[in-house]
Amino acid sequence: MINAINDFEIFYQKITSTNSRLEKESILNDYKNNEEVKEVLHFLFNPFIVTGISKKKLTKNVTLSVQKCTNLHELLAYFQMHNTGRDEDIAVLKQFTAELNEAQIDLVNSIIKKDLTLGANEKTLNKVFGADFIPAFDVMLAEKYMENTAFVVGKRFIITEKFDGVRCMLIFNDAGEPTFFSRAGKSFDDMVELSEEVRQLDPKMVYDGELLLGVNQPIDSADLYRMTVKVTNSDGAKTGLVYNVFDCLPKADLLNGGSAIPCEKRKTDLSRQLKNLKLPHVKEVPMLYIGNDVAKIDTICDEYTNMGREGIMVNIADAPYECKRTKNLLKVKRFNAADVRVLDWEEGSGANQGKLGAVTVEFIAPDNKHYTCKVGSGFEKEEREEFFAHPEKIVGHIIEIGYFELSQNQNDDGYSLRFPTFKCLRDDKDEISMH
DNA sequence: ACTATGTAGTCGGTCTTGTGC
DNA sequence: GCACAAGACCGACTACATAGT
Repeated sequence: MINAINDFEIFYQKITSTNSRLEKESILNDYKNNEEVKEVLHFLFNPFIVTGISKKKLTKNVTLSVQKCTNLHELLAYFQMHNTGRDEDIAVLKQFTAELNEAQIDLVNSIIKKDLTLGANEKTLNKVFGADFIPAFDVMLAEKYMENTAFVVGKRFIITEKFDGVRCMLIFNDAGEPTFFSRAGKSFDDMVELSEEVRQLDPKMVYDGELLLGVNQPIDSADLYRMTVKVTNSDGAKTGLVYNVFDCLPKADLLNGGSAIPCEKRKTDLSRQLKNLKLPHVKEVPMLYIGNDVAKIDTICDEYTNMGREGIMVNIADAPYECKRTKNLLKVKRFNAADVRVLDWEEGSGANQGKLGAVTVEFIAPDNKHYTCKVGSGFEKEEREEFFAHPEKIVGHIIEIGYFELSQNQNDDGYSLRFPTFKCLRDDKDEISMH
């Protein structure tokens, strides 16, 4: 029973003993034929395996059960069958680890929590063990325009609206049956109107776009996003969704990792096809501008931001479809800044253990009332260490933060902030404000 | 020697679902 | 019925090793 754990423990010590990525690859290569270690790695990094156990569940006191798993393999199998986080399942885990030493308990718990860090991930594992070791699903993602303005100069580009919805890729199987996939590769099922309508599309192509709830009257982009996620992330029949398609490419190309067909041709062909079909729930994301006048980027972005839209996308016209984050696709959104007061702080986890994780801040909303939210992104390592050692250097102080927009949830009429990030201390100020 | 790119690992809000009281 | 935890969706960000020039 202990053998597989010992084996994995030795592997874990080896892989975490170096920071070199090349060395990690070579260590993984040594384990190419070790099916027991590979089984654990597959369990850890396959996103389709969830266990229902994370941080808090493990702190629960449960009465131990009868022994259900006598080895690691059985334990992993158990949690693939029972993944809803019942007390009974916690008990099975605690029973299993009862006889292990402390280091092994931590290791097994981290495996079940799926938060073990190796400095190697799905990408490196697939590089060493083969592309289908961990199921991967990669779509084209955008870099930020503001950090790459020079990249666009002199190039022909296409501007489209950035939709604040849920990313969705449509793929037909060999029998011509459509499946809608999320950005993470999970399928959206029961797409009532859409799965019928898309049968009129070309099953040899895959379509890439954004799901948004269809609404009759204009609605605030943040509200529309929430309403959309409500539908896409719920079980059961999904109705009222509009598929806003911005790209398409041959399925064969996607399976090969991308398409050399230039963006402008892909979009033009797509536009022609959708205009002919006139499907009520499948719509083209229109091209707002084609050319090389970079001044258009700011003016069109402002125009759409002022209409309450999320922003715009800049597509390099002759660029291929790439299944990764790329400068050939750039997003332009306007962020806001605020001066807020730090009320409290908390320790981080993982690499941030013994460092600052996040601060709770107070901000002033348009109704002139004060609300709080947490800010945990944007700190440098040194800042996390400094503020952890000396919380008084940030608690009570004014900090400047960035945020995308005010947000509201369905349970109360308060406000929070979407995508809050730390910018800097503002000890020159003593008042909170939004600007 | 320097920059760009790729990979890994933190952090946020809001929603649904399953569990247990 | 309610509160809580986990797991989705949207991301934001920094750190570091290595590839590229």
